[in-house]
Amino acid sequence: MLDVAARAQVSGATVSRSFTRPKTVKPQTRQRVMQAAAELGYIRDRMASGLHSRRSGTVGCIVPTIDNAIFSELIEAFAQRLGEQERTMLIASHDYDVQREVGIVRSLLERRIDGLALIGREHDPVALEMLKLRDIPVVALWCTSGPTSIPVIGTDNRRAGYRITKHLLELGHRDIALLVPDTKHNDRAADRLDGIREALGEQGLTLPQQRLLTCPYDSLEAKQVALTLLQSVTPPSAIIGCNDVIAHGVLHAARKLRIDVPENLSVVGIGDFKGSAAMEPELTTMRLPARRIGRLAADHLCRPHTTRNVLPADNIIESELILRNSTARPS
Amino acid sequence: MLDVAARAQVSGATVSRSFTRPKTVKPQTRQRVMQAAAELGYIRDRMASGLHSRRSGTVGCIVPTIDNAIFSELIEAFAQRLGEQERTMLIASHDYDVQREVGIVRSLLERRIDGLALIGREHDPVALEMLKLRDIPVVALWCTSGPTSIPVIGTDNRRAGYRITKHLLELGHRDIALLVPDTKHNDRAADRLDGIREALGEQGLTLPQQRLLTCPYDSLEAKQVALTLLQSVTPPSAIIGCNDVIAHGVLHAARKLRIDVPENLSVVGIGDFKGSAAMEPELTTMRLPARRIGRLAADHLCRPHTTRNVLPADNIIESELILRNSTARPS
DNA sequence: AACAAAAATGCAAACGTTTACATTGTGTAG
DNA sequence: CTACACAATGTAAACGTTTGCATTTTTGTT
Repeated sequence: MLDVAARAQVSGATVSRSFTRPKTVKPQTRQRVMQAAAELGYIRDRMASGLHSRRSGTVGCIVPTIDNAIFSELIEAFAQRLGEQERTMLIASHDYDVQREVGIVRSLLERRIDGLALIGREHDPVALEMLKLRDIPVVALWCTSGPTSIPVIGTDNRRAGYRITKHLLELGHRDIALLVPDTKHNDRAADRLDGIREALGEQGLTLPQQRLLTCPYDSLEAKQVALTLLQSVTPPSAIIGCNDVIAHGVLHAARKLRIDVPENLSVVGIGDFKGSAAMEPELTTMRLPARRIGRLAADHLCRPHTTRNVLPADNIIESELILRNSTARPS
Repeated sequence: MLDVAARAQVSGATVSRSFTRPKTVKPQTRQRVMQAAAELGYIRDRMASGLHSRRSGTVGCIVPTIDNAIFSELIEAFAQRLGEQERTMLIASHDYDVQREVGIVRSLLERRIDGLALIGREHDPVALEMLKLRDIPVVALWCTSGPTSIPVIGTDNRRAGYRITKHLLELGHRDIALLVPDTKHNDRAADRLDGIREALGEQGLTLPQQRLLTCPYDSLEAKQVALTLLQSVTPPSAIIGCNDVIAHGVLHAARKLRIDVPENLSVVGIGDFKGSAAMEPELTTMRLPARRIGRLAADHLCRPHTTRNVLPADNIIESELILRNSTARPS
């Protein structure tokens, strides 16, 4: 920086200001500084700048997994929006192992993240405490708010589950099976299940044990589970995959058994992931506002400290029923 | 840090050493330091430490896109392995727009990355120069080495293309169509295409214009392209998707047209992404060593500076032909 | 032309570590 | 018991910026 200062015949302070608060330096001077910087190939050192200014220009993001269609759209949108605001994303995944979360938070804190995005509302209290202590803004994504006081930007999973079930019920389905992951540490899945149960309940239906199948977010495993289910003596007339990846597996299973969808089986998912529209039959599903959530989260975490605690009014975004052709009246 | 030092009754230097080079401090003292650190909830500041030590503990990764099955496995493995070595990943994507690469590199350099992983061998020379100037180790992934002198950890795409084509030829296919993305800024796709052409050539076959279809890495668009192709008066007996996402689209198109795969059409992909094994029919494809590449790349970039320029002997990893049931002899 | 107010710049002290180098402690061989 | 090597610790000077405050320059007013 001092080299640049010398070449532009100004002090170091002016160089610094030219980058951090351009309007405080005379245009003509700034121009000279920029010129000198370009000539010397100067790249400012955010570590040094962060050391004094207390902001690293880096924002953390912890997701259960990167290697899965579920969060990739969200992550991409989040990262891109951060980039537009001169920030970069530090990402880490814990593979649904909540234990690892506190270690990850610690490691992110060492890097002095300016903010942190988390998936879901349930998190290790120790981690949350470390963040609060250092006054790092946190936002929980992809869910509605819960007991913890973390601000939330997401969608109502309960309602998504409710609406997709309603769709099936309105078509006349009465025997519906669910493929749902372990809801133990997954509030999103738990909410969806609640919503599904509610819709069922309104029709006086309950969910018998054998209609609630546990299945991880993996299309191959979903296919196996669906295969068994569909080959049982009394297969259901409709299947809800707790997310699209599961629904894809179900569709493949049906195809394998030569069961026509939607004629003899209706299948729905939740998420509207990339690829769901390409399926054959095309998957009817709930579209979740992944990109929107990612962008809003980035904007929120980049906001100046003062307005940090006021959430955008539209922090819970509606999901959308996408009717395609994997559902029909039961035969 | 000084608070910790005071509480442990040592100097700041000893606290620092307890973290950075534990063996240089007496176990008993170290124990005292760690205890004090724990009690105070001390988290060391990597920005400050990096300022003096010149290492940030952060490694960059630039991919064309995050939101796509293609690189997610690689990214996940890379990030995880970095985490095991006390490092974190700074990731950015440019959406196949090579223009943006230099800006991204610049932004990563500001964050003082200790190393950088890039996809493919072709990159903006300006960006490469900035990296070399600052002596940042770079590694090109997913490809074989090319004109630039960047070390490479990857797989032979040409050979992958060659072998999957060979498989089709050995089954007796002579009329093979290709769905390939724009190879302009995609050396991986270009290599695969070369390999495919080579295999074809060995059989005295050439690739007529109308058998080479351009198609982005998107299953929906691939489905459309395949739909047109399969409805033409002379559909091919086999289709190669330049990667699995494309092949998925082709499979869906075939299903839509009630064309039986593999009886009346063989379909293959390259990649063996998540989900390819779940397809119905299960997709025959080349398995690319994504996780292995990710791990090796992380290890390479974490290595001490001295050994930095010697690549692991096995830097080019063989892809593997995965025979499933989307291929058969032509009818 | 003189003066005040505002804008632009410079000075220098932080920011929280790391690491030569200096100093003190500890064990071992003569 | 001394001398010596080596291990453990302390001291203080970096590392490359930012920013409060002081100083200089510019602008606007009368």
